[in-house]
Amino acid sequence: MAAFAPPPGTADIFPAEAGEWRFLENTAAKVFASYGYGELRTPVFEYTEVFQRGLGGETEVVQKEMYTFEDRGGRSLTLRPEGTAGVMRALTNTDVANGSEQRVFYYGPMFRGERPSAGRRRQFHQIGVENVGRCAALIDAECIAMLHNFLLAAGITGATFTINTRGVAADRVPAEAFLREYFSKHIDAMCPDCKNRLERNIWRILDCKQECCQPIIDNAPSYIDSFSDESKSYFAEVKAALTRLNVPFKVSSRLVRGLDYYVHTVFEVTHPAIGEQIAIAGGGRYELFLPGEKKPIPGVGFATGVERLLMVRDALQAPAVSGDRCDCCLIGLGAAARLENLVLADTLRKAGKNVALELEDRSFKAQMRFANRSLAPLAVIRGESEMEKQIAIVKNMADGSQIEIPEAGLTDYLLENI
RNA sequence: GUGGUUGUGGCGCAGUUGGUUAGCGCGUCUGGUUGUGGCCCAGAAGGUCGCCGGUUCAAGUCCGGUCUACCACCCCA
Repeated sequence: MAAFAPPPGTADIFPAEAGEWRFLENTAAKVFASYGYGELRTPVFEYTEVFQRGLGGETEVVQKEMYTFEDRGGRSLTLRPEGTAGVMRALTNTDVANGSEQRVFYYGPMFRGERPSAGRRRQFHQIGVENVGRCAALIDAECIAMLHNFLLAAGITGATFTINTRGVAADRVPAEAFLREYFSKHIDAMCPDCKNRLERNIWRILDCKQECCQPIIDNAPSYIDSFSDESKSYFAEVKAALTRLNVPFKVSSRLVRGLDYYVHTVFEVTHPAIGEQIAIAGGGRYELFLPGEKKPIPGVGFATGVERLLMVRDALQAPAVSGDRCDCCLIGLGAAARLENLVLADTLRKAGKNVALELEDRSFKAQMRFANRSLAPLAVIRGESEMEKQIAIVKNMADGSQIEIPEAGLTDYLLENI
């Protein structure tokens, strides 16, 4: 049993559950299409440098969570830990660098060598979008509104949207100095992680969850005041547009996010049903460096965690997605009847009907049980005597009534009645 | 990666201070109805008690290790 379990942090998704997954994919594709987004499928592995340069060598993800290996040609490849870098790599093959706009979404597995826990897998799945090639506050707002609409369409109500601005790269140098000056004065009272962050990545202090650090962070002066006027008005425009679009949001200067490529707008979505520490979606505006490109490429996008969305749907007791129901179940006694049933099933299936039938030699009772479990409204019964008389019995499984149908008209009868 | 909890047929569980053939419910299969499902009844199949080692006359029960899963942290979707 243990020997046949999937590797740590991975899971088999069985049919009963996979219907929910498909529902989310289909919903996403439909909503995103209404905003002009088309699907882009990229490889699940890329050259390692795509992520190293794209995400920034300092990020935790790049430093210790990537599944990196060497292929037979000695190339260093990495299983994608997120979707944006690969999408951007693919889009460099378009004229996006010349200012054309690309709107794409993607869906698929991502890989991170983390310790599994609630809502965290080593292979997990994201549905994400990227709007690439343009930089405008209204695009950011549209993107966030699209996420909002997707969640509603996916049956997820009551999500909390938190937004913030990271300014532009030039804003961050003075802001970092500003923060460093403040936190250095209080660092003795802060947690060991924050002592580290003071040197390594001062922004991460802002989302520290340790008790002892809270009052100090809360009282920190607003670094956003030190941002350029341009950054501040960009952010103001995003907020105004979201308000007009009726997307409820709150602003938190403590939202910084972990990937280095973000600029301007960043956002995260959580849901009270599963707790604030698990983000169901996150994203923002970015400038991404890619191998072979001199200039960073601008874009805005987000990713949602499928497993996490399902956790929320579960917690909300969202109505189950109806599976593909069986239209008709064929019951056959004897080799000749079974073969005829297989042929009939083939015809019905080509006509788009869902048909269940037992092809092994099993007892009548067993086949009736099977028909019952299949939830098919109709059962077609053929045994030796029916074969001889060239008829079939069609049984209504709900009330138990049954009628005889001549074999010649059976297919038409079924096509009309199921 | 660090910490806590965990592990018994497909699923959910019981198993008393170590004691002899490891049980129960659900599910599956077969039969009760030589060809009529759901309800009921009877029977059957299915387990090296996660794995390795140790203590003991004796280990599912105790000890050590290991792996897995769950949860928290780091971080992120």
